Amino acid sequence: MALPTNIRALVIDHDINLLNAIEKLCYQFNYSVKTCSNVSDAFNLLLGKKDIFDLVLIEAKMPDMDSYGFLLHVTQQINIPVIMMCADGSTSVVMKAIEDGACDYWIKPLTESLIMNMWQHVARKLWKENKNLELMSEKLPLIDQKIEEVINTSVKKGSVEKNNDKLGSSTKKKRLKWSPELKRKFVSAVVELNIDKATPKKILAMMNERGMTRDHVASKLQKYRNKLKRGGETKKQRKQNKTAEATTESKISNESSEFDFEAYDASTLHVVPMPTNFTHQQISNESSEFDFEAYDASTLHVVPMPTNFTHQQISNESSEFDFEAYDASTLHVVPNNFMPTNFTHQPNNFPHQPNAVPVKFYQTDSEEETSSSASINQQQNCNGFGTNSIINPAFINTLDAHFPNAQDQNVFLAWHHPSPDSFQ
DNA sequence: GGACCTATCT
DNA sequence: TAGATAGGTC
Repeated sequence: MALPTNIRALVIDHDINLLNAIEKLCYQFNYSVKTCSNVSDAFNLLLGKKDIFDLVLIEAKMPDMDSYGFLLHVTQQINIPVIMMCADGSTSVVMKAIEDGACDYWIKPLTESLIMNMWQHVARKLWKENKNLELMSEKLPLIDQKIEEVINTSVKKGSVEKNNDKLGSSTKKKRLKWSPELKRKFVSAVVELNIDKATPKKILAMMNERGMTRDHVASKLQKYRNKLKRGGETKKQRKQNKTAEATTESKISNESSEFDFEAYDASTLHVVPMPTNFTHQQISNESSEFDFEAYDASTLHVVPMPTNFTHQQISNESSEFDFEAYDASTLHVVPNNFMPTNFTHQPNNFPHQPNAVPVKFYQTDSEEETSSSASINQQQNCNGFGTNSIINPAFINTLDAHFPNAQDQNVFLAWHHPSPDSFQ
């Protein structure tokens, strides 16, 4: 006999919605499942075939045929465990089902845990018969793994909302909470696959996250792609930016940017909208000709900062991405609180560096002292800047001229890590 | 019928 | 807003 790889269930109910819900859950728990909306179809399925199902789940009150007659036939003739289910939980009804051979009686609305533990009836039967040990050994590890997954996701990690949905009354799926760790794994997978080749199924496989489904990943991927298209900006941010542009003198540019990240054209020192294909950026260690590097959103690979982009700014609103950085060696997202010191571009309201002092960014081609509020020495204290940094006084002057209140407004600022005595 | 994508809902 | 869901296409 060929050994099946998991529990095969036959589910019979006139309620199509319930059938669909049970079917989904069965897939989730690695059960193979066949559904029937009437008893006669189920009968035909079973006729002459003894080994195609390990378990039958049937509604006690089916309109087309007597469920109890079916129960007797299946338990006595085919010897498959049968679970009866019904909204009627009166003692007499339950007793009749058990007397007629049902291995269990489920009172509707059903719960996920009932479906999850369905395997136990199969296991009990096999143990009772003390045979098919190979079959058991093959089924049980799979089931155990699935159950562990459910427990891990719904209880241990709290990443899945409490299981309180009742089948038969509501078929709503539980809502998945994307924890920072899940997000990190998601982005890592996307990065590894490349954004243009990353599909929900592949991402799901790479994440190997217990309790997570393709639908979850697909939904997340859609949001993630939308975010990349917008350059990481939220609606609120866009609205705020537009308001700010309209009301303040420090207009960033004529062409109002729809991006979180803005850049300067080095030749004109004018702000230009950041191309959509640049998302996260970081200061390179030293390998690059440029101080700045960016991520190409299409590949999520680090690319040298184009020469005409001298620096960028991250919006001052928190977003999913504002508080994340990429480890340049692995391209993995680094949790906020582990933000490496060589990431200088961070949101203006970055909360994990209470002592950080905002300083202006600038770039130059001489090593002269400048009139800027930050000296070369101070600049060296800015992570990512070194003695080789290029300083362009014209740029600073431009900044000062155009943005006299820059520091107040926290625009065009980076974070200077604490060395307070070196910073006036 | 599954995988994927987009639009829409909650 | 984040996540779920519906519906269309391949």
